[in-house]
Amino acid sequence: MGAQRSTLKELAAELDISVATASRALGGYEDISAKTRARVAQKAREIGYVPNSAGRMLVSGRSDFVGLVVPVSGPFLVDAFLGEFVTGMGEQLTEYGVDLFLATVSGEKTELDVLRHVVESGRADGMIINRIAERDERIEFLKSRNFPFVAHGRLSVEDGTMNWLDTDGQAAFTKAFDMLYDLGHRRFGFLTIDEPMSFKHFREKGLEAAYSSKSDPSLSLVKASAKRSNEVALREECRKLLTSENRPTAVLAVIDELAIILMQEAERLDIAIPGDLSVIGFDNAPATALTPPGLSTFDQQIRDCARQMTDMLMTVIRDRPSEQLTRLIQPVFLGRGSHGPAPRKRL
Amino acid sequence: MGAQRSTLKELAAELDISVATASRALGGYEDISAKTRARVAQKAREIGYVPNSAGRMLVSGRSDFVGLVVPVSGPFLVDAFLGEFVTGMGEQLTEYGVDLFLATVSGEKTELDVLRHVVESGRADGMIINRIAERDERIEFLKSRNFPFVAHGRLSVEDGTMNWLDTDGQAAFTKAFDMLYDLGHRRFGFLTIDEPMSFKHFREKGLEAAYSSKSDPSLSLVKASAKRSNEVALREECRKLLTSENRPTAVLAVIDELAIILMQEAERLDIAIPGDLSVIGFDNAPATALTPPGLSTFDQQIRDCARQMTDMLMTVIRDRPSEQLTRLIQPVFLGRGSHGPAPRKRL
DNA sequence: GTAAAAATCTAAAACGTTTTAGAAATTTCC
DNA sequence: GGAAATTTCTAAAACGTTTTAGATTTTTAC
Repeated sequence: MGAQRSTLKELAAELDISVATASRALGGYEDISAKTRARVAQKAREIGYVPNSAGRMLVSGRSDFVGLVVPVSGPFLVDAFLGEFVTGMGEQLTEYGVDLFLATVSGEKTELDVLRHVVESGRADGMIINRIAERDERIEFLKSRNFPFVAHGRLSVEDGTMNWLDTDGQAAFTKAFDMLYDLGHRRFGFLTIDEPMSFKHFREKGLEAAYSSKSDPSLSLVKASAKRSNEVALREECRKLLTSENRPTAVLAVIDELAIILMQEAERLDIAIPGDLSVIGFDNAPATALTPPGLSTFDQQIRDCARQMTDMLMTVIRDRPSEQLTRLIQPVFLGRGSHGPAPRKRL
Repeated sequence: MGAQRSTLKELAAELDISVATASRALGGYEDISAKTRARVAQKAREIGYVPNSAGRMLVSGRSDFVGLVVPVSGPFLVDAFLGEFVTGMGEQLTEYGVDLFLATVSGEKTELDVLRHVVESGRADGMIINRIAERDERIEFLKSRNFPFVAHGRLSVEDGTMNWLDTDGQAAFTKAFDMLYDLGHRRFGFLTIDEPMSFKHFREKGLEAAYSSKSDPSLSLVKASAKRSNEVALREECRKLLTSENRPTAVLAVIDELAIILMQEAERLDIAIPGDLSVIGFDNAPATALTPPGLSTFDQQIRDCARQMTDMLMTVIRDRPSEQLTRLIQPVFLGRGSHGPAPRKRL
């Protein structure tokens, strides 16, 4: 290893005191005189003493790491928000003097294998999990182990026992629908994915709530969906939507990725955005600003969410609160160029 | 904490053997009979025994973590390749049974503070550092502590004592220049940053080597640069380049970011790409594919680099090789729409 | 059947820390 | 000046593992 690291024993020996005294002095305990505390602190600085984390961990039972399990990723797809997320977590974790254990899923391992490792190795005191599925085995597992965690996203059926932070996709989609309605749109499309992620549930719910609240006979809503992982099918669905009789003049996409594919297909079909078609997405993915004319979408405020989740997690770890912790974050609408007034004349 | 974790002592007690035997059995030592080894393994599985990592760490002196210090990031800028990089590292680390300690820089802390923490806490056995500067204090520090590390990038002046993996920007820029030359371009521009990063040195060197190798009197090369962090200045430089007398017909940008700004400014000035101007960048940043007509660039193969660096790092940690480890990776050219034949007539 | 060799197991120490229970030193009180 | 109270310090145990040096058991060789 590097230069020999100094130990508490050495530090104590230098000052001719016991290790217990040295330990308690550094711990700031009142039963060590202020003078001794100062001497110890001084000497510690002098010899560059840093407590060995293994020794500390062994006796305290804590690791002072928290885990983040990076969502499964195929050979090409990596979560676009990972950077933002870990930055937010990192920022907040420094406040607590806790480090980040980043566990990735790869090879033969399933996400649950990785989770199990983090929990069972004792190398983390708690963790954050992302991308909650409608029925999520990770949650069952963590609960069964009574392992502190906070979920980014909640279950479609709230069970009141899980700590979560979620973006209010429901409110956002209600808002988006109303906005488009006010712009004169009456024929709506909704583009979603087939995967059982819980967020799509809420977003659809928000849209439907807004839709049903209007009693307008001219109103229509058509849904299209495909597997997110199946780009061919997604494009096909988009084309179908865009070439259908009475095709929608406004489409809401459950995630930006779908909105962008729709915009690309619209361009191929010579459908002008926002002239002939308005599109609104969700996520503020990096590509949204760059795809002309710029996708109107909702920003998830990922970094801030990550910070808040970190606070929640540390509370769970340290205080073991008996009540459930939850937070609903309002996403911020970013009006770019992809939405506008409904086309005047019948297409 | 979660369910009480079982210890080696318990495991041994269950089988009525000593902890030493249990430990050595699980370690696969030959001086424990095959029969006993099997019994121990069986029982371990049965009671879900997982070695406590603190105990192990304390006695072995290893943490079985490696660190990655995430490059400094302002409030908006996060390394676009972080996701790819950690995915690659994670994939390879599972091969070694080692975990990833992700250390981020934030708040008051400097990058060196973070490095110091990772090294001195003993919470990592080695680390990878990114974005090497021309003179990099992190390297001095790690060397002075004799702490195992591999750098992503090398120093402009090779000193033969540091382990590194780098993308061969020099070869790439020579290749790019030659390609454009063969397409008829004679008036070249080079767009670079003022920050003292080592990669820009090599890329410029590659360009200059190619440039000087031609003895063509009509050849010209003009350079422009600004601080990467100063977008206003960057745009200004681009405009100057594009509106100069005898402006270049081909511009090489040291990083995609600059190329994209150039393309945006070109569009404003009604300079057609690739008709009037060819642009080639470097990095294959996410935005490159989306900025029409698509930026021709070099892909760094980040994930694969990360994997290779992980292998190198593990070698350094475990074998402490006396010779320097180095690897030069050839980036892959991605011809998209931003480059083409030189315009025929004088502009 | 016994001595030597080989195979198998184990007690104890070590890693570096924190905490507990109590010892030693100092101060206070009358 | 001595007992009591308070302040200050410390020895020892504990956390869970691996390794070392050696003990015990089994096998081999004659």
